[in-house]
Amino acid sequence: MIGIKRLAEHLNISIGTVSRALNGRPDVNDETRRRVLEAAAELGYVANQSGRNLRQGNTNAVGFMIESGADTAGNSDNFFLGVIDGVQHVLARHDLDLLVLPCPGDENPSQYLQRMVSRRAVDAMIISATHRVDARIDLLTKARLPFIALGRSTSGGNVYPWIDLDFEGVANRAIDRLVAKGHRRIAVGLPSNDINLGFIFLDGIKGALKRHKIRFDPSLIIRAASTEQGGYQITHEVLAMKDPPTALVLVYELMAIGAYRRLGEAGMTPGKDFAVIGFRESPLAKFLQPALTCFRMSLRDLGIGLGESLLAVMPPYADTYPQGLVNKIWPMELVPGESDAFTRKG
Amino acid sequence: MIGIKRLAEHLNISIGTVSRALNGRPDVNDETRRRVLEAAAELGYVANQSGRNLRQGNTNAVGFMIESGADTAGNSDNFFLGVIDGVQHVLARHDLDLLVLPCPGDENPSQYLQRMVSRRAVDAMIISATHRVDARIDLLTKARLPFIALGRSTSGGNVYPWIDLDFEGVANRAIDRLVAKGHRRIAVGLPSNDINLGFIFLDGIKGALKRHKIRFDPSLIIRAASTEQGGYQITHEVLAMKDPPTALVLVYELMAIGAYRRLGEAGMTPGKDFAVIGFRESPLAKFLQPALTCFRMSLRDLGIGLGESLLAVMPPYADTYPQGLVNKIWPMELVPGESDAFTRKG
DNA sequence: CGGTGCCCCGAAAACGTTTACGAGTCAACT
DNA sequence: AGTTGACTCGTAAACGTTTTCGGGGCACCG
Repeated sequence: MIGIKRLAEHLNISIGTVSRALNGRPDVNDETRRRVLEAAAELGYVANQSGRNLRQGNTNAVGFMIESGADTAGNSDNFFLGVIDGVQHVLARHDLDLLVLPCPGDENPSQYLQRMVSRRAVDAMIISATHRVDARIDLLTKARLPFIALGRSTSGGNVYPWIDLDFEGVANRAIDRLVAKGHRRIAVGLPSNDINLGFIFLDGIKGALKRHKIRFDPSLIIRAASTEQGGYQITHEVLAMKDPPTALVLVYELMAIGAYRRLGEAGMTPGKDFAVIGFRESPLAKFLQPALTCFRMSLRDLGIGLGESLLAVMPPYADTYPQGLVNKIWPMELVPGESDAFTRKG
Repeated sequence: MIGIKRLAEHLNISIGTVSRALNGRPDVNDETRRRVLEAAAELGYVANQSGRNLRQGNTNAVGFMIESGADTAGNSDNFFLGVIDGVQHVLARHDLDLLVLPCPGDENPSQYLQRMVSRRAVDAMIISATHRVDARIDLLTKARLPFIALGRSTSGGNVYPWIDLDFEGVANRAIDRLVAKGHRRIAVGLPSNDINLGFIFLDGIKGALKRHKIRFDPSLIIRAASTEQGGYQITHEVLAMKDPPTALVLVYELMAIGAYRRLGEAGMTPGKDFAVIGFRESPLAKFLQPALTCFRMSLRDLGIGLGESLLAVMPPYADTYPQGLVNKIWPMELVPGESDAFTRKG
């Protein structure tokens, strides 16, 4: 309620001096600064963000765009909450606030982003769930707004700042593991939309198969919604094949839950009659019986990485953060379970 | 990049007229308005939010505070994403944007909220996961910021605007169902923190037991984290009792997953040797085997209700929304499953 | 005693927008 | 013809802050 004006006249000081005192400028007497800070705390003064934004043209806030259409998430626990926690941990060091901008399910993501960007409500953006071609990347580069993407894309000539999970590594280790156990026909469950991780993951699979000199069979690639339902459906299709595979690799842990369910209905046990490897370890995946073989990472650390990489491309902070963080493949650690214990006799 | 000034001189018109034309004021010629809108679209003009905020003292945005410390969520799917979708649907009708404000796990929620409020970054707030005594409610009323809470609280004299789930109804129907099947010793799993829904749910349980003339046994009330792990632990304690109950009611669906797991380890089957009733139906709960008896609601509708009730207490919109929505118990629909099919011989 | 430099502060402009006020035009009515 | 009113628009103030500029002290040095 109280502004810098009232604070100034309460102290019999000009507003300029008050502003300088509050912002830690050097050219103000120590005693004066002490009085100002004391009075500010006493009267509960806090700077009006709009006035500050208008004057200095920035907002001290960064946006994190997510999509509130829940289906696209595909994560069993609150993936974003974990990541956000890490991002905030970094931003807090510089008094930057994080605003989550949820794109409504019925709105075009690029248009929504455009609106948010042109409103100048944030100094930088984090976008996630990048698609194979993603207009948001061109939009942000054109607007010259610092940003970082969680996920690669073919847009922007792949020269924009991003961090992405190690889908190739996961695909390779999953295939290696299955091949070592004698599997040759391995199905892969991918998301049905054009989110880029599906393509990257598939490339990783193809590379691994070629390395093992196994012919790639496109009919073993099955796409479905990145949900339990999707995993159920994928498994259903797999089991109905004339020449069914003996193993299944899934790119979302939610899919694994559906897969377990469908296998159970068929009287099969994961890791006994059929091998399943999931993607990300999550509290829920941990409760699958038998334990799901999957891959682990720290959501919070990922958030910290995102935050630091973002700061590295924001002019006011760029010098304190190494530029090397701007592009990064985020490693994931294998968590061996029982779901792929099945050794194919062959 | 382009401001109203440039737009005005490009049209040889005063900036006042441009502003009036853009804001739909009546005192501007139709032809002039057409030209302004056309030029604005062509040059990609969009109002600087900071300038507008500063002038008219509001932000055309409402905040939704959540806690990014993931543990408190207790929901298996992305609960908030569903609710947010509904809220946005309502707000969009009035050109209001929604900002999600995630309180960092290591920061005091009230202090965080205080910061956000005094920055005047939002015109109104939605808070969730209210605690039994919740300083945020007093804070918001004192700041005279319109708000609505998802959840009741004893703070604020219970005269603040809220919407809350029908925990009493759920508790009563759960107990009714179990008693009708002959159960007399019924355990209840509650969250271990002081989130208010735990207390309300417990009151509902007590009332229902009294109605059935069953003595309330405090040792059957078990508190744990609102996670799968918590449900596992609760079930573990229940099974270890000297005089174990025959049924368990849980206030989070995530707990049910842990309960199933622990029962399985004990060689027991839900709905056969032991009755389990969960709380909210979710995509994941649907995949439990046997089907979990739980309660259903539409997250999106809840969000719509929240949004409308919020608008009802925001001065600029209060007239278009009925005041009756301001306090509301949100109904939930019973979804019968097999997890409580077990009829106790008694 | 004049010049120089430093420390601290006040005055005022500027950010982009909205809006109160008044003025100009023109038609219509008395 | 004078008055009224409707319609349209330009002028300028205001929102709260930051920041540039310059000036008044004061000490120090020549």
